[in-house]
Amino acid sequence: MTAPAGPRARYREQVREEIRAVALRQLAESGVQGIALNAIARRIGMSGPALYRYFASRDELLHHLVRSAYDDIGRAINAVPRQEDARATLLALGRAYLAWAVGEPHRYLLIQGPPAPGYASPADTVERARTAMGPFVAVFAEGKPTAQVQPVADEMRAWMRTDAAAVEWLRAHADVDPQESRAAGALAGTVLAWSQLHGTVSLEVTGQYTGMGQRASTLLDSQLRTLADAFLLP
Amino acid sequence: MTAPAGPRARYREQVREEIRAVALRQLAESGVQGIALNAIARRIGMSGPALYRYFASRDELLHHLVRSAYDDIGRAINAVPRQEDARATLLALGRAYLAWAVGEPHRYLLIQGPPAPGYASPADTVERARTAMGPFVAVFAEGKPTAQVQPVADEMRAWMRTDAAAVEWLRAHADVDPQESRAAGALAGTVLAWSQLHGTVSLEVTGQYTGMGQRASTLLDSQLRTLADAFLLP
DNA sequence: CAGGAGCGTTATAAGTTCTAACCATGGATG
DNA sequence: CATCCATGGTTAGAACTTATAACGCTCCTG
Repeated sequence: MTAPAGPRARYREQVREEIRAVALRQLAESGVQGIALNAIARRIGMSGPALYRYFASRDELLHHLVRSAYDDIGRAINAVPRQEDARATLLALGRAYLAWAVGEPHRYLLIQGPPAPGYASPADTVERARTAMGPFVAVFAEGKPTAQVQPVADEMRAWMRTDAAAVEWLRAHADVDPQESRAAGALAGTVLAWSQLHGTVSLEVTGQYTGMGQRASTLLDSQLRTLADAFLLP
Repeated sequence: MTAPAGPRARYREQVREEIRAVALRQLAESGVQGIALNAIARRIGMSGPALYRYFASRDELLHHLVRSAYDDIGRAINAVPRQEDARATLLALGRAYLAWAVGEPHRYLLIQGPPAPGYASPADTVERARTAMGPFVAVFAEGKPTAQVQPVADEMRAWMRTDAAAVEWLRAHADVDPQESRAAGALAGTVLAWSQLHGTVSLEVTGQYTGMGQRASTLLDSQLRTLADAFLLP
């Protein structure tokens, strides 16, 4: 899967990797702004247009960085071990999400919206985002939605009826019959959790909490706990 | 307040206004990318560097747009009439927030993070964001926090002790003694609501819900209702 | 061991923001 | 009222950006 053949292709992949690495360093140091082909090329030691042998355009390079960011945060989330009960697991997952974002704020910013000016999110990022959130589906499959969140669950049930991708998402992470109420609840909980996570983490990363002595982790814990209650998690 | 004096200043203000308007149109049509001084100038009918007579830099122009966006969404929120009870008011406020963002997605994106590549959010945006969220403070002042959200309220209490801005924020929108438990609760609820609003609205605006048949308003209602419960709102 | 694919180079085009130098108009002032 | 200079517009140009074109060298491949 990784190495097809030939020293040519091998070298090519090495250079691509180096470009990605340098781009990431530039991103960390100078923001998205810093991902300039000239700057990257200079830092690598070759001049300008050579990069176009490896990436068709700056946007394609950004696209790769976005994908890698999704993969990375997905890995971080999936690496969280199951706790004793679903509540604890939910908290652990949320903290892992937050920790990753705080650890690599620039990369989270790359994800969090339209990263670069004219950059249009490629379609596959949506899918990547969903697989990254997979473990949440498993957690919420262990509970049942209360009346409070029933409308959301209803929409998810409708979604499963009309879109095979929904069922696929569910089955990939939890072993439940799409007909059961737990099924719709699992998806509903995940979407709600995703939204809350994104909200607090995004405000944290963009520095909106600075000066108000508010720890994002406190907010997150509180939110996830109420969410756990809304889904009757053990 | 608006017109100081002189036809000179009058004309100047007109041109500045026209620039802002054209910039907004460009933003809507071509994204942040489209806010290029050349393009704007061309569209106005003057050539290039003339704009620098009116805005010191592109960043300053962006800064103005960000401020106006904050002011606008703040106006939209503050225009929401009080409903019969706090719960209903909270829902109405949330829907107003969502409606504004959906109506002007590009402008919301301008707010939602670091809009342009190297653009550093000016300090006053934080303050503007807070005043925009003011009505929420008033709403949550009508309830008391449950144990669920107590940790958040505790942090807010600590914040009020160390930062006069916190108390000022509270007093500007609700008539409560900072010592009361309702005080910390009001701020805690507002921050929680802000985080949730931003989360769902942001995911909606960036199109993450597309294809999953999920209406952001359903999510929002659900979240705000649970939040109302967590603060024992009538 | 040819031959050419792949890679790196420079030159160049078309953008961007922003500064500099210059000039005309017209409001403010003696 | 006549002057003056602040204000606002112009073009030129510098320092960037992304991206393409045309040109060789090298070294893998058949």
